[in-house]
Amino acid sequence: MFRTKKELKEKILARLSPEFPVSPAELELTPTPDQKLGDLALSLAFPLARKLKTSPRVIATRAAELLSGIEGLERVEVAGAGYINLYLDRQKFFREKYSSLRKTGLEAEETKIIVEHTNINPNKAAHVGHLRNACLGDTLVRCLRYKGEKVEVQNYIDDTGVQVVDVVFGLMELEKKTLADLERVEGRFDYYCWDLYTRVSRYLAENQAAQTRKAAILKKIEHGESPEADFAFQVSRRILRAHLATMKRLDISYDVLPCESSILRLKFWEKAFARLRDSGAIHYSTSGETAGCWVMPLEDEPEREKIIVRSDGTVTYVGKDIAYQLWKFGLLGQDFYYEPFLKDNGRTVWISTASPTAHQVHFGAGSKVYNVIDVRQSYLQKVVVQGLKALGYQQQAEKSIHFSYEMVALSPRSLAEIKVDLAAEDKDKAFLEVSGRKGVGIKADDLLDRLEEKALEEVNRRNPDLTLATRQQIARQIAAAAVRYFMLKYARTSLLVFDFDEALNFEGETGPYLQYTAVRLRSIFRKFEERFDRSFQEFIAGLSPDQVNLSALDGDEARDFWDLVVYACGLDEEVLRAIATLEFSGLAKYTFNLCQKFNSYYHHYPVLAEKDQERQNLRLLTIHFIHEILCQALHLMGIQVPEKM
RNA sequence: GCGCCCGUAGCUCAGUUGGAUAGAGCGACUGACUACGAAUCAGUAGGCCGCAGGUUCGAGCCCUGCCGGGCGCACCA
Repeated sequence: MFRTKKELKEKILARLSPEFPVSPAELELTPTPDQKLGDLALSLAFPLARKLKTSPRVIATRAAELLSGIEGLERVEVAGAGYINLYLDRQKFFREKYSSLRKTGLEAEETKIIVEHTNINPNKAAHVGHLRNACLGDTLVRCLRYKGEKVEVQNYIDDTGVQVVDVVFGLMELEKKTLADLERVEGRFDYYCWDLYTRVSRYLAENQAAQTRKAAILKKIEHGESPEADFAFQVSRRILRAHLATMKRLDISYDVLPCESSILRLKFWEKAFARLRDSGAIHYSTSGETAGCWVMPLEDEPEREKIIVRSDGTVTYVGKDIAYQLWKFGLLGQDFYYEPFLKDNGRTVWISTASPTAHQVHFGAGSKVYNVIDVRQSYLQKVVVQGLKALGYQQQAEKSIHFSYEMVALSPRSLAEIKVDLAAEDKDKAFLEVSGRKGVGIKADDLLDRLEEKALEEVNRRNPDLTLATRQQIARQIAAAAVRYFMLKYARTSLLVFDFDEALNFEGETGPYLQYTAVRLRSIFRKFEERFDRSFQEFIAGLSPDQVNLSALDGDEARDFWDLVVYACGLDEEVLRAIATLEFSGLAKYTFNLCQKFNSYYHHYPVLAEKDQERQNLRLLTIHFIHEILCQALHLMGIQVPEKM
């Protein structure tokens, strides 16, 4: 019996290759359009027909003969113009899959993978655009870990950048606040800064003279001078805590928070610069527009050169990013120092510092790096990769993956709800891209609050007997599931136009629908225990699939059972596809379809009311099987299953 | 100007790296709660897959051109 599709492929290849010129790459096992046509199909007769100048039908017939008798296959048939359809041995297949529940047939390929995501400027509240980033990033992390990879999650904190500078400018120059005043700001600090940041952006646009002061603040923050740097530190740390709290609502966490301030103080850039200069990756420009700058020629546009160091000697964003990417691969020959920032479920989240600490922890030095950043940064990400190549790190360049995704925009209806003043040029657009600077955006916590509120109403109505704390807990889980599924259901390359009505929906293709399916399943387990007065887990543990005879099922049930089981067994493949394509909408859709199939199944086939013992056992085994797989799929998407809902 | 992305049912979107009859959800219309939970299920209607060529046994998917929309191409980050 083969354990995985890969094993089956190998067996097929072994049978066919003596007679037919087939390569492993050409051999594709696809699902059939209908169960009547078998479980898996090979279409290799068509390309072979061209090569061998024979009819596909003749090739398929001979191939089917060669394939007969493979263990685990019941029969092989030729259909249509030349499809080879494989029928699995259902009893053996189910037995094999059931006994290997919770064991994936997948294996790690890297020594350590770094996934960087979230990366919100610590100067304002998180919004829906950031949620898309964090949900995609966290799901990637979960999929990689499911596959068996060792993953380190990094959340880069630009605590000395211009966005923080803007807020510091606002606090010092517009609000005239002291550091002590800052402590006394009431309410949500990230919300306060959200409004302030918008005001500052507008003010700076209208008062060019203020740029001088802003530039001075930037310099002081970069050099760690008081009190500006203290303001920046206060603001960024407080907002960072707010961001982490927001992400925790979605069950998203991090291993380490590398800070821009540490990179500056530890002079990561100076090291990277020396390397880039000495290797000739960048050179000093003496003529033209870039005179006085250190520049890097671009691979595909040799006539253009990207400025890495400005003529005033300061380094650009890309330059710093190259240094940071080198650190991620352990190529800088230097690490940060670290200290604990907070505890999350007993696990420490570390933050970088520039001064030595007593903690012996190390991060970075991955063999593969995923940077989750929206599509607008594609060009700059390409330049960063080119920097690695120019330094001779070909392999690392190939393993620097820009996980890009489209932006989040707001529908006109959503815009109307948040009551933001729109610029004249933005008024007539079909949608508007979220922008922290313009204050155009749905704050993540506002969205979650509204979802929780709505979920709580529903829970109150359905489960009034539960304690308030329990009902609130359930509402939180439902709200998180709604957001997470919403962020995954759309392809990453398509622009997500946020609409409240869709995001607040709990019916149909939504996170709560998935949870509901799992909750009802567990409800059957619970009812089983009440009705038969025995532990479901013990009962299941004592039930072996070997004892169960699938022929106890009649035609319709056999068909529906099989359809469900085969589909459920596609999870591993779905996860691999998600990782390979960095696309999770398929995983989301797969899980949703699994739920639909399952809801339909148990609607048709009552479990506890079934009188025939053998059939009941088989149904119990089936729903237990599906439940296990469903829970794994939900876990991959970061969706929790409430007790009741 | 150059580069990247999107265009599929009234709306929002899937479509498994070229496979058999293009699928979901929402909305609309019919039915099903004295039932292992109706946040559910069963069903009906709804399609020049932006347009035009090409590649081949086969194209929503690949190539070319065009149309429409978005985003990049800073001594900003």
